[in-house]
Amino acid sequence: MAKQMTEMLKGNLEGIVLAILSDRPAYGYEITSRLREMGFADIAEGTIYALLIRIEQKGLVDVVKTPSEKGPPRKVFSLNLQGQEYLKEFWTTWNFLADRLQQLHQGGR
Amino acid sequence: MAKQMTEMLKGNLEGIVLAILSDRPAYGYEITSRLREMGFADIAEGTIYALLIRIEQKGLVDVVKTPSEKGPPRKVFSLNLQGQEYLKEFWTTWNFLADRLQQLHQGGR
DNA sequence: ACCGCTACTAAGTGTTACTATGTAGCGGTA
DNA sequence: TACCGCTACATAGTAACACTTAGTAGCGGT
Repeated sequence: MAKQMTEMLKGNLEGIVLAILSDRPAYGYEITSRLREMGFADIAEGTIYALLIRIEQKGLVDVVKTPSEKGPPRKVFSLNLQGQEYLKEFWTTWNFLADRLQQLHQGGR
Repeated sequence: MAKQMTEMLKGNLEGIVLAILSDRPAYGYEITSRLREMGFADIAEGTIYALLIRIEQKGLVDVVKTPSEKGPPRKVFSLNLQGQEYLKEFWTTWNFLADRLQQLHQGGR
C-alpha cells in the first residue's frame, strides 16, 4: 500500500471500523470485505483482526460467537454504549482536523 | 493531548507542515507557533523538530541557516520540487480518505 | 484427495508523535 | 551584575498503530 495511506490510516482506521459497526453488527471477515468495497483495497486482514481485539479489550464492542455456514464460527462485534461515546469523540476530533486541513488546502498556493 | 488526536495526527502532521511551508518558507519555532494559532495547541516543540529533520533527510525541503535578532540562528526550511510532488500526493491521499469518511459519517446511523 | 473460499490468530517490524530534558543567545530589570 | 523570560534548536527513550508473514481450521466442489 502507499506509505502515505498507511500512516494516514493510523488513528482513523479504528474510527472507520467503529463507524461500520454503528451501522450494524459485523464480524472480522465481513468488515474486511466491506472495506475493500469502499476502496481500501490493500488493508491487510491481519490488521483488522488485531484492531478488533484492541477495541474489544477497550470495551467498545460486545462480542457474540455464532456458527457459520461456510467456515469456522464467526465473532460478531456490535458497538455498545461506550463504543458509541467513543465514536462520537472520534467524529469530533476528525471534524476538527478536517476543518484545519481544508483551510490549509484552500489557502495553499 | 487527547489520545485520539495524537493518533490521528500520525501521517497528517507531516503533510500539514509541508502545506505550511508551501505557503512560504519558515523555521521550526515559527511553524510551532503557527500550528498553535491554528488551534493545535498541544503539539510539542520537539515533535516539530524531529519531523523537520525527517523531511530534510527525505529531501523534501531545502535548508538555509540565517541569523536571528533574538536567539540562536534559525534553520529556515523551504519546500523544493520533490517536496511539492510529495505534498500533491499527500492531498490526493487525504482527499480519498476524507471522501470515504464523509460517506461513513453521513450514512452512519 | 485436493483446492479455494471462509474465518480467525499471533509473532515480529517500522513509522510516528509523545514526554522530558538539555543547550544556548538575547533583552530587560531589580 | 545576576537573573528571568523568550527565542531557537536538539535528542534519548516510550507508546500506539498498521504492516508483513505465517499459521490453524471448517466447508463445498471437482
